[in-house]
Amino acid sequence: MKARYEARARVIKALAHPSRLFIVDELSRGEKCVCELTEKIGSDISTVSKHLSVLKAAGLIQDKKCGTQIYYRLRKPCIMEFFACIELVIESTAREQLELVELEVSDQNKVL
Amino acid sequence: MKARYEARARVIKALAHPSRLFIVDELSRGEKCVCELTEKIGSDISTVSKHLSVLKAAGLIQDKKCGTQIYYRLRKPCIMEFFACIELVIESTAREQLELVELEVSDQNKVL
DNA sequence: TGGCTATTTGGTAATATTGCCAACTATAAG
DNA sequence: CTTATAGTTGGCAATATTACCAAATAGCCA
Repeated sequence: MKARYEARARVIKALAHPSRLFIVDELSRGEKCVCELTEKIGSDISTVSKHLSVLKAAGLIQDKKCGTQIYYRLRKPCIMEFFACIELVIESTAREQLELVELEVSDQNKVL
Repeated sequence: MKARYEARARVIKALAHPSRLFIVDELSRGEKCVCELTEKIGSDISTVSKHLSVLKAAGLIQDKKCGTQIYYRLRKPCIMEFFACIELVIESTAREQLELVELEVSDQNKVL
């Protein structure tokens, strides 16, 4: 049973980086080569290449050689549905924090 | 735009650990206190407490004090749907690896 | 109050991740 | 063959994560 959580963690860890999330988002709209992604991300090409290899090792993307270029694409587009839930978490957390701040302010007003 | 990917990465990073995935799975079946989770996980209670604080900071879980115990629960159960897709990625990757190995074996048989 | 249980926090050593540079491989074109 | 382009790999320093122990905090009960 523990092995299952480790396997899941490996895949999720591969997603847990802003550049890699950007890559996944880009690939969800069609395949792209390393140079295209590198230009959009703005990091060194070797950095982008390593991010791609992390995603590939996790089974999230696959590549296809085309002459001198290598095109990557998403292997399971269902990943994208997940981001809607992540956004929900982010939004509701932000809303809650706001309420906490507002509560503090109104408490302070009572004291004054 | 970059900030959005960073925010997503923070939440996903909070999920990217076997023990924390286990915790999320447990909490999906109802709230649990730290001691219950600690017993199931088998790590030091301080370790479990820190995992819980990571999940809480990410907005994934929330706590409720009940006497001397603290009960945690999932804030957005939609997270669970995501794991089905992760399992799909894991399974299809495993299947692909198997095919690769089988291919290698049959190639070797041709050579012999 | 003092002790008991549940939990968090601080400190720290081991380990993992990240990003860049430089060097390397592979393919295409002249 | 030489050069240029696309991409990967090795190495390394900076940074982050992890897990444990020890100490602190909080609520309950005698």
